[in-house]
Amino acid sequence: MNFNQLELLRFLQETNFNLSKAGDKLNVVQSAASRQIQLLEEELGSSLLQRVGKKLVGFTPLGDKILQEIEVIDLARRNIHSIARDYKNNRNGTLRIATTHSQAKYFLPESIGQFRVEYPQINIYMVQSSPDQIIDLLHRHQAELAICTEKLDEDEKLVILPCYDWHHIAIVPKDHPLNRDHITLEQLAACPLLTYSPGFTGYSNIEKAFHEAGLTLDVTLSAADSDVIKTYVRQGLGVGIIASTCYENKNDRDLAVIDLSHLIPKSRTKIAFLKQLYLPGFLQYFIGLLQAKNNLNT
Amino acid sequence: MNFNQLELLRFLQETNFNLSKAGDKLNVVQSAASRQIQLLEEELGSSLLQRVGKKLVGFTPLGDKILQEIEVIDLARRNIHSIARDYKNNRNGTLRIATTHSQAKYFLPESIGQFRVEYPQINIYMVQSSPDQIIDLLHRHQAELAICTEKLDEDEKLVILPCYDWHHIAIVPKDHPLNRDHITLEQLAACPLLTYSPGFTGYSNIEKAFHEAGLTLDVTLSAADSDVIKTYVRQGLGVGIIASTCYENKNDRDLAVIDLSHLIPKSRTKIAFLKQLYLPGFLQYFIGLLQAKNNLNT
DNA sequence: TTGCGTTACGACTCTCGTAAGGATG
DNA sequence: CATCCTTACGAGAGTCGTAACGCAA
Repeated sequence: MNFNQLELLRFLQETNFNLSKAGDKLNVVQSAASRQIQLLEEELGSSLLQRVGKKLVGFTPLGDKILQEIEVIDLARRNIHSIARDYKNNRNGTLRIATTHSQAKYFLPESIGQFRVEYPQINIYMVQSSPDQIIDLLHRHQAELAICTEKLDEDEKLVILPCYDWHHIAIVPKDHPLNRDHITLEQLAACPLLTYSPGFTGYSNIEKAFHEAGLTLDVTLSAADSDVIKTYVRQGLGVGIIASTCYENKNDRDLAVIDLSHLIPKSRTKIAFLKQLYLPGFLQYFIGLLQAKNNLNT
Repeated sequence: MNFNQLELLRFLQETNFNLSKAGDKLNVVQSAASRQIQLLEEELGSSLLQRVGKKLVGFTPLGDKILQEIEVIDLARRNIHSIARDYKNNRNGTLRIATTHSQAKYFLPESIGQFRVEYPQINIYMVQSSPDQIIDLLHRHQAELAICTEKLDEDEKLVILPCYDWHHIAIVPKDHPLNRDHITLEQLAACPLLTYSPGFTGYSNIEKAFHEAGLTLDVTLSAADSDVIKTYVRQGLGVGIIASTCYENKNDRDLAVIDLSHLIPKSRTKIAFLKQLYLPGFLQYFIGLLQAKNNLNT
């Protein structure tokens, strides 16, 4: 048994059990991959892969169980390299942040700016994705850190830290009739609404508020990011509901802000990473920066 | 990086950083071991071992951190083999039980008898040891299961299950003046006492009972096992305090039993194993047997 | 001198890549 | 006939063991 054999199994799963592609990922040709799988199966005395004819179609139950252990090994191995790099006090490295447009554009820039002052040589990758996929990116080691509002709960393989709380606002053109204080949910529901797609940036809280008030949430236009919503609000399509953090004083002066904190429950954006992941110094520092900005009043 | 290099680090620790002996454990000569260590250090870019001259004397802080990850990898690798063996439904395998004399002789025989009926081909090793060492045996993969009364608490790497509760009894020759019902701790303390060595079989509870009553526990003779204690009680050296489970009706009829359950708190014997350890079918079965015998009334 | 770690070098094992073969849709 | 996996075989990389060396108790 060696690391490559185990990694091959991981790659097989990722490639839908295509031996050529899995081999590619390991930088070996198909035949080499084939033999390594055979050797491993021989060593363990049972087949790990379901075959239909010669084609590989999935894991056997045994293979499935073993894959779980392989993932433990894989993470530990990554950690070893990570620890070694950290101890060399190399201030270079890679920070991959899986997050949504909203966070990437409105919340993170300040923290990342501060971070670059301290660690100018770290390569930062913003991996933008939908909240569903963000968690998957962590599990698949495509990102070290996830910053996200929705879908970040009850994953026992993740550490989840609160980051900051915020509430929703409505945005309308200045001359819109809704532009005044203390509106009600009914008044809001009567307007054509523009907001986030389900699963994004506190959508579930908007839905919950409407549902509990016995109203139907009828969204005229939904989008994954606030900028798209703003654009259509400017075109007069209706009332936009976005995160308060996504309103920019300097650029959005033409839009009026209507507070909705009394209508829609606050949302909490969280930080997540794999529980067993070794956190290099720079990562701990970055997490510290994010949390320092918090306004949590639990 | 490969498994042997990582294992070598583990072996170095076990051999007090003697490269020849560590190499032996891997079945390679010293020079090969030396080179593999160098290759690993080169790959990671830092030294993992403290050297005085050429002699290895310990890990660097980096090496120490990495060793923790290596232990994760090591266990996962054992699990892979263990899972594979389990799935072949090979009813052979090895069950190593780390326990004390008391458990091995008086509690376990029945369970092991039942176990052998179901799994006649499993090799059972009883690894007898002091409670301190028993836990160490688990960590060092010298035993899968520990059965023990003392010292089994608050180890976050262990799963600890209650097994059974029992209380202490006093044993005396039939004609001993203490041989009657409802004795007090003071009466007991006035006699020469023979009981377990500190750390064995509920000793801490005996100590606690005496201490709370303001009495000094003055042990005339202490031993690690009940049989030694019985022997000296028979010679008239004094009053023996042993676990109730260690009194055998058929062999110990010459000794009178004095109940102490009102004087000394009950003791709980527990089962322990490594948290991340894969439990093959036979091991789960054996644990089930042990727990089926329980008399727990929490 | 013995014990321990490192270095040098030839032998061997293991794994790879090329290429050919067989199965499947 | 294109795709995918397996098998055969020679080339090359990697690891090992022997042996010689350096160093310290």
